Amino acid sequence: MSDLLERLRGRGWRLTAQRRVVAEVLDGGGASHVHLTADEVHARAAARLPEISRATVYNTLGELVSLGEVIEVATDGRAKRYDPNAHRPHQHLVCSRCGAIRDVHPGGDPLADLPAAERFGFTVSEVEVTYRGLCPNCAGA
Amino acid sequence: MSDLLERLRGRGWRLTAQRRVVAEVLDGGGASHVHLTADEVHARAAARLPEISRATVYNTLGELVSLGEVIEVATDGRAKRYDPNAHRPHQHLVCSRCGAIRDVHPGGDPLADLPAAERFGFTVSEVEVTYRGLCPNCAGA
DNA sequence: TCCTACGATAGACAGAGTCTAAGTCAAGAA
DNA sequence: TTCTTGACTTAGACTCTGTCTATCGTAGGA
Ligand SMILES: [Mn+2]
Ligand SMILES: [Mn+2]
Ligand SMILES: [Zn+2]
Ligand SMILES: [Zn+2]
Repeated sequence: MSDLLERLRGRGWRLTAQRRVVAEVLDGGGASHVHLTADEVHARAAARLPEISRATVYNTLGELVSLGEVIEVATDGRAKRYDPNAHRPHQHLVCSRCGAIRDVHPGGDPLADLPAAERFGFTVSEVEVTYRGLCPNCAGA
Repeated sequence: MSDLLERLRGRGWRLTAQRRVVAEVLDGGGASHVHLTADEVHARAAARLPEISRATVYNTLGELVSLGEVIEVATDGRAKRYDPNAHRPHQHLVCSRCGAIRDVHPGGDPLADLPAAERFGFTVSEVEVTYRGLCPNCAGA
């Protein structure tokens, strides 16, 4: 995602300090297993650019999602999380107790598990799989 | 439905008009592909029992979920849906445009697709699969 | 019938996200 | 370089979903 800003400029984005900071927060360090909420993104962005507003963070995140640069993940009934790891398809493993999230890469094609007879005429294009359980910390004796 | 009320009574539930109406709304007609939001449940319940409160609907739904009689489904970032089809395991197929939901029963065991090396020490106990696409109505034209 | 603990109610409150009106500024034009 | 303008940002009001609390009511047992 390091050339993210390049791609965005190529898409006609006006490059503002706010957008740059949001992109940097999401891409920070290249750690691909980051799943921040909008408010967490806002907090980190505000550390670099104190006057940035919540609305701008939401707007920018929404644009990044539309552009396919970021994936929206709703694991629980709480705040959505924003996932910069949009270029390698993956699923999520979530701790039922503490909410920790890990990227996982299951084998097989989950779409293939849904026979035509179970598709009811839908044009199925996407599958989202969430594995739930206890993380080592929460399960630990 | 009468089964449900029986089971609830057996569990020590005090049988009030409000709880009865909520249970009837969820179980209404035995159509198992009902996925109502809390507010939809409230609206239908209020048609039979006008003074029923939102809080009671939320409380009752929460109790039914705890008892395993109803499943909470969060397909989008919007309101949770309450699924009375709790006794036959299934997954969901959701229309990306209109939000229509269908129950589906994929083959294979989705848990088996997650190799041990991808479990990161988690005790994985549950998988939730959401298929997305366009329903016949939304795809046509 | 009476008692009372459990349940229902209204409405305040909270979290997450959207929207609007007004001000600001990135970037192309001259 | 300066000008211009429409895209962008902002504060804060607003919506939607859900939770909580204080008070009132009643199901069901004695
Ligand atoms: Mn991820
Ligand atoms: Mn269902
Ligand atoms: Zn945990
Ligand atoms: Zn549809």
